[in-house]
Amino acid sequence: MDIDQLKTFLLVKRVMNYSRAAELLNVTQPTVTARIQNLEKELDCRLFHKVGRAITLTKEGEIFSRYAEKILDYMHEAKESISLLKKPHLKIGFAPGFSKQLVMDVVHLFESKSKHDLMLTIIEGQDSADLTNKVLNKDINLAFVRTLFTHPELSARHICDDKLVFIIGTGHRLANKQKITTEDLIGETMICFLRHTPIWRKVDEKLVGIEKLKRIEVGTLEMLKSMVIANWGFSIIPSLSIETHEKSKIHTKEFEILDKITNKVIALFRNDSPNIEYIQLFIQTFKNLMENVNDVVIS
DNA sequence: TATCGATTCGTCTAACGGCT
DNA sequence: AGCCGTTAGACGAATCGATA
Repeated sequence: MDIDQLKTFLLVKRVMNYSRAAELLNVTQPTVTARIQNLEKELDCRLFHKVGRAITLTKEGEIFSRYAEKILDYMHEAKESISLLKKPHLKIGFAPGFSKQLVMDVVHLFESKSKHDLMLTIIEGQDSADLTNKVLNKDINLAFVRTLFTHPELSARHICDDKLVFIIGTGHRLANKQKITTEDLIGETMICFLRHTPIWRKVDEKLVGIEKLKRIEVGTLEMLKSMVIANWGFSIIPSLSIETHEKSKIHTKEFEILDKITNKVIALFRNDSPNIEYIQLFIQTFKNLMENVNDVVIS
């Protein structure tokens, strides 16, 4: 059984005419006959009924056609996968909390360093656990996460520390305070995102005991920042998640409890990952970029 | 490992038979 | 008679196995 036979069978099924199928396949009609006969021999059944000049599909032919289509689909998929191997493809996932500008900057820098014709796919994962699974399942080659879930098949590299920052809108009553204390937050509203993650649990632990602290949980970081900008309340987010254009609308404040919470950026990839040289180059590019960003912040 | 002959497979043309 | 599918025989390319 070969691909030509399957294609011929499906084409005959479509046009219900051997001669027409031969014409479309650019072979002679006996060739079509031979291909169908060989298939019938292989399957030990008739695929077409002949009623006078007309042909109809048998029950066996109907069943087989479903498998023939699947086989051709798989073949197509396999060819695509192999062609992607020839043209290297790097799929990278970022955990929520990296500004779009930062992602674009690192991609831009990487592309300028990468000499080869490389296809890049960038996705945003739900959280670090989701991205770790995606790396394990080979859905992506590289992930930038904030929580490390160790696994014998995975390698991790520390990229940088991404400080958590207290943020507030410019019109909020706390906007003019230089330092924030837990007493300042009595009766305030905190906008939260991804409260199930270990980082947020650590933040919540530090805020236990604050009276009348209200919490609003939102589904996206964009929503969170919009609400902060609209002075709905304060929030605590990784500093790398703030876009450059948002910095005029969002005040960041010193909040001592945040100094005790470490928030790392970690690169995660499979030990047996193909394109390992591109993965390492991307990691190094990200590290270099972060060193420069930190320089700017320190100065 | 390279070469050569035998075998197999796929396709072709031409001829044939069945059906409308 | 014309259309359509099947069969027979021929040919070339690919494959296999033996040998140097």
